[in-house]
Amino acid sequence: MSIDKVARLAGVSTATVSRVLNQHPGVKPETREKVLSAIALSNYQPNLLARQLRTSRSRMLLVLVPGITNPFCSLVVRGIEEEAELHGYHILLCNSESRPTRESAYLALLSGKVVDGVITMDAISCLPGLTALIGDSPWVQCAEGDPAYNGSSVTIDNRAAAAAVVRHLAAKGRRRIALINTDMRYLYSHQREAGYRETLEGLGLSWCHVEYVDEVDYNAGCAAMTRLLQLPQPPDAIFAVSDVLAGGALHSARRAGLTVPQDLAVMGFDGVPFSAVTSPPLTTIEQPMHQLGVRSVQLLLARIKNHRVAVVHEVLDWKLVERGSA
Amino acid sequence: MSIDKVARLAGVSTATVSRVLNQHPGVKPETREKVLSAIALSNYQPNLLARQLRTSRSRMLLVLVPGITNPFCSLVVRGIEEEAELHGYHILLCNSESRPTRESAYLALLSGKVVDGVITMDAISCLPGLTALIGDSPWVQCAEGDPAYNGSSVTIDNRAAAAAVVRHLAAKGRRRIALINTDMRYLYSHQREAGYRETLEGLGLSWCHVEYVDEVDYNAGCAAMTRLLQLPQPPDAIFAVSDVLAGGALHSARRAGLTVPQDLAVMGFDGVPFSAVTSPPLTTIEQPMHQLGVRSVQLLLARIKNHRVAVVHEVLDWKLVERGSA
DNA sequence: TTGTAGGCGTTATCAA
DNA sequence: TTGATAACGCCTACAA
Repeated sequence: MSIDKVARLAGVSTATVSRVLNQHPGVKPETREKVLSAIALSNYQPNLLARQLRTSRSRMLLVLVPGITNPFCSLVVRGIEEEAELHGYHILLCNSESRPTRESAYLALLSGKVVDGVITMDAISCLPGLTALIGDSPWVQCAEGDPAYNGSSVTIDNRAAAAAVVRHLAAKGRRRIALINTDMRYLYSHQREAGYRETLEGLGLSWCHVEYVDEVDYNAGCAAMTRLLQLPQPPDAIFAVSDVLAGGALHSARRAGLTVPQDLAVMGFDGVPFSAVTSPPLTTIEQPMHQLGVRSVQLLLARIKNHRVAVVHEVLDWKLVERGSA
Repeated sequence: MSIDKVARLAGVSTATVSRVLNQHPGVKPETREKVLSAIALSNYQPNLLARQLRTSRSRMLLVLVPGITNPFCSLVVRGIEEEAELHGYHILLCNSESRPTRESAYLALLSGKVVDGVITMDAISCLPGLTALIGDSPWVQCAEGDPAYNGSSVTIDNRAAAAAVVRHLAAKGRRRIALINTDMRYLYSHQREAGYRETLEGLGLSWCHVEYVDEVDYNAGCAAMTRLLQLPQPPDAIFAVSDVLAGGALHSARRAGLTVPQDLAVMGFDGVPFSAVTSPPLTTIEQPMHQLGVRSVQLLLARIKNHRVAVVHEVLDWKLVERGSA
């Protein structure tokens, strides 16, 4: 069912049908009706590919996510979807698993005009080829803003938030605050660690230990905690750069016979709604996940609509939320 | 950069460039080289929209998922992605949140030729309009196979698996086995409940209680368990239709002072890798999530390639995995 | 082995 | 207010 079959059926030209389809003004109500009923009659569905080709706009956004199972990511994605839907855009979600081959396969859709722009949540810094693939297509880095690249970004101030965590723990009397961090491919890892280290120093706390993990999941948190407990002088507080990691750490600590928060304070980072991930309550930095998604879309659309709009690095607020364990 | 600019640059015709692009045989190696270097030189990126329009195949698959945060879903999606990638297909993931408006928005891409087929993981039965939108486009129902519709399906035998759960619990000496089920919009809810009820009856166990939840998450499991514990005669075993629910139930039970599995046996369903969701080990039905995804894609592609291939309802094996709590 | 030209289904520019 | 018609960028008979 193409547009000219409908045109024939309605006894008008394709141009008129198109005008009705796109609600262009200047169509006599009467013919409009004719067309509309012809459409209904023929069960016509416009071919979006053709439309997109012609208008060179697909109204689709590519979203590259490192891991769909990470609740932080899925919450951001929800924000993205909602805002996109609001503007009549569709989402092409790519769960890259940080695999460059898959990412580049999806990015080909960018240069191939299948999508109008891209939002990445991955650590772009360690994927050298990809930025070339993106070129100067509309691009927003979400929750990971590296000003070295020509994508806009929306993040929180990781450094300040990490500092707040350390200060909060120190204020509770903690003296040996350990950091559980992800490997350093992410920019936020650097930033949070910087905040951690400089605040420790500023407070005159000399005990300092960073334990790295290479997966961001519950198990990794467990394992990291176990290693920390074997230190000659174990920590009396944990700051994990993700709630899932913190959950795992909590688990291990309890298994080892520690009482939380008496023996050990544990703080996370993300603000993922809690019970879905791990049962015990946990004090954490709450990132505005939904808003991260929403703003990403807004920035991206602005750039899509007007390429000459400036690249902007937006910083959203975070909140330290006390959920009763640190 | 269109194909004819490249052609001009290489001093050949567009047809030749196209042939090189698509690795068609019968191009002199020499001209092939010319074209290749012209492509490299001009930084040419084929316009996929145009190609898709011309070949009327987009190599994109739509995947409708009720909730991206559900680990069962994300694991199936991983299988889907992997198999799709293997065949050079891309995934358009729609997190419907069971919202019909969003689903229909995405399904418009089907009739609009933007995707070649669709895999649904949602309860299609309660979304009347949608099946009309799908029409007779290639369609596979994943983990939810309703033969009333013209989509192929790949599932497990929910009834038999539920029966196995009940028999397993009964064999351990449990006499008051409660079922925590989701609301009945899903076909699998019906099937699992049927298996539960008929096995109870077959075994001559008269105690029978179904507790319904309307969300499939940890909290819902907690709440359901709490309600169950208030029964005049509380259960001595729980069968939850999802691992997340079981995790929540376990949590509530422990909070209420019960020891698992001495006081209460708990069984889940799904086989979601465990630690990511909830800490205690749990006996469960393991669904072949990855395989569910893989087979869905295979069935779908078969149908895309040849529309006259029969609709098939495939049933995969499940496994009862004992993880030490029931 | 290569080139010419028509068409995929739209939208948009002109004329009428 | 409407209708021809030329693109959009590609693939593919068919012809050379």
